[in-house]
Amino acid sequence: MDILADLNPAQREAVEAIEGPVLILAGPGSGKTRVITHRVAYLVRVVGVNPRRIMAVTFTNKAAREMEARLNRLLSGSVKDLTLGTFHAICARILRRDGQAAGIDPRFVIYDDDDQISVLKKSLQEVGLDPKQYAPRAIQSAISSAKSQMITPADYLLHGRSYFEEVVARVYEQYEKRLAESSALDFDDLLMKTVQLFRQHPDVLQRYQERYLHVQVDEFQDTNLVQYELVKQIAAKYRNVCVVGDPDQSIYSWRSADLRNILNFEKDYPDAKVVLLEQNYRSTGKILEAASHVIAAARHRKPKDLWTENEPGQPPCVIETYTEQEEAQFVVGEIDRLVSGGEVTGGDCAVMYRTNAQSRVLEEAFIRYGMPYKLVAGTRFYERREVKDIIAYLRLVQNPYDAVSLRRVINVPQRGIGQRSLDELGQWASSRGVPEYRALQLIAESRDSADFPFSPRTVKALAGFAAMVGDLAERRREASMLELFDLVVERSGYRQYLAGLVDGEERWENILELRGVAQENRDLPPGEGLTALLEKVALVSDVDELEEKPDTVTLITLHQAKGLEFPVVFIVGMEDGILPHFKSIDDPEQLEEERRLCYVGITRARQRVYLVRAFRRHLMGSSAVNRPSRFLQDIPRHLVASSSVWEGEDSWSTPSSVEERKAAGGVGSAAFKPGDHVLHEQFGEGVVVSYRVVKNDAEVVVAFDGAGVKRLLLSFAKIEKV
DNA sequence: CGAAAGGCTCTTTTT
DNA sequence: GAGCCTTTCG
Repeated sequence: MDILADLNPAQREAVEAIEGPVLILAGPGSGKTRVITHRVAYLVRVVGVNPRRIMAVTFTNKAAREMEARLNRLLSGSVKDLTLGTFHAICARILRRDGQAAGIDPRFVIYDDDDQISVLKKSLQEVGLDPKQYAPRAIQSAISSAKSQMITPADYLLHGRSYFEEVVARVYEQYEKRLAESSALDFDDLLMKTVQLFRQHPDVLQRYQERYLHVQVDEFQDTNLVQYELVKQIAAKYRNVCVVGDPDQSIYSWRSADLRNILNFEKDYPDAKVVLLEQNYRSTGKILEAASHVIAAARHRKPKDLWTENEPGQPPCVIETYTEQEEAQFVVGEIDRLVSGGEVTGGDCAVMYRTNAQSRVLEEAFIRYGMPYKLVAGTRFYERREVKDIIAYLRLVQNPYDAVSLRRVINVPQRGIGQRSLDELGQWASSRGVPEYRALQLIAESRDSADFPFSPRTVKALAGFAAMVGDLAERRREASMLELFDLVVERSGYRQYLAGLVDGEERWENILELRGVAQENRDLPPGEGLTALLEKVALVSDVDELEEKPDTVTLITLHQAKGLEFPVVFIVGMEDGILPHFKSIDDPEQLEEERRLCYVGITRARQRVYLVRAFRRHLMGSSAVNRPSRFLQDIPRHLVASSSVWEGEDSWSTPSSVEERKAAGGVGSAAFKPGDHVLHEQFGEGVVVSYRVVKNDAEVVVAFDGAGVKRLLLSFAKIEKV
């Protein structure tokens, strides 16, 4: 099989450019996944590179799995030696192996968001601040952003400007202490500590540099500075680094993704070869055109011309409904119509939304209709209480110093250790400067209960818990994964505890399901299986769990939809305040990101797109009237089929508020309608794309025959109707 | 100490 | 509207 066959010239160029730095700018649907897998296959099969010497970073575990599957087909052989996975997973592996040099306990546990919050709350108290006054979430995000730029607490203290930043600096420092004490790393640590390890230990770095002859990174537009640094470090020796991305699809800046990475790439690697993939194989012509208009209206953007040989297809549909219930009803009804027309199956359809909260009404409609669906964030299996509890026990077995897990399960099932005792324990431990687990051990070892601020009964309970954890941790080294699992469930008393609960049976099922996941690691040596299980559990994402079911409609956030494609896509909540989200509307940068998000959504579609909005919608209890999304107005009218489900007539792009009607009146006869032909003294002839009232003026977007699409203010622009 | 009830806040996106 | 926290009572 010829690896280069069925690739277009640009794709082929991207695959064959194996020497030196390469930047592939790949528009949506341009065969990016093909290119990156074929590139690896080419390296192995044609160039003869040992898979061991290739690192391929993907954005999700799912993408990694898919790539592995494709490679298996292309190479009809083992690609096991390839380093393939997300940044986080790859870094966890590196730290587990080599982190000790930088003082990292190889038995570290990974703290997720919730764990972080609980450490932060505690840290806030410890530095004498009130968690109610300083939102732990805000501090978490500040710390995460700091870590993404490799800013340490000490740096932060130096550079802190505002009072809030000073607060963050103090909490950050304490937070780091607590993490260290628990032998825990948060998500950002996985990346940052790896970079630090490499900086402090050139010998370790060198081993990785020697090994990785080729480094490849997907979704490069969504990498942050640490990730960039990491790639730079590892690829420094051979400089065979290939990054693939699309600035127009950058939607994770809130997670510290930094578009400068793409821009700096050409600066850091002046000899970089740049390949543009502009032919779209995914969407029909009209969908692509509509999407292009949405993104073309972005303010800061390198223009890029996407084109396709696909059929023009059906125009995107813009639909208005009265409420979000009707919106959901429309979606379900329309899917039903398409499916019974034999055109598509339910599995071909996806419903995308800006916020998770929007999924509920949709779910209700699907349930009422009896139409099967899957909610991507809905499984959230690892977030169920009982599952988290057992994981907490397992984490303690891995690492008894994990204070968050200790606190979580010390009294589940109840052991008579209440809040008061826990507070005392915390204080006693920190007064002695020891981790809480160590404190428990000391309490257990001591004969004289008068040394502690606890009742004899509490002392007994605490000591009992410490003994149990200690015993289980002892077994880690020799017991198999499943033995360990069963031991935990028994010894903790969790099984009996569930047996006594009304919904105990259902929860027990979940434990068994978790046991099934653990079973996948049963062939690993003792200890390693547990480590692998915990790592997997910590680093899965919701999309990773997305499975293909032929008749089930996918309900998914726009963010999660990145990288996926569906024949039929519904984007709901096309309203100002939802998409773009109201939190982003005032900040031009964030607004641009919302636009890109919209673009990502539309470009997921192969055959059909529906852009749906509700006139009235419940938000936080009360009901609000929202205007149509401003992004709708960037799509030329002639490209869409629009209809209003609730009035029989569409009011799209007509001014809706009183002020606007007034303003529109003020502009008077100069008003333009989409579709009007106009003449501009400089740009020549064109067609009005949209007309929108802004403050005391109006903004007209015109597609000129020669000069392209321009955005003009009516008061300045010299245009007239022809 | 634990369960139940009431009151509070805040709502974006997630590896 | 929900989840989280606090309060209250047993």
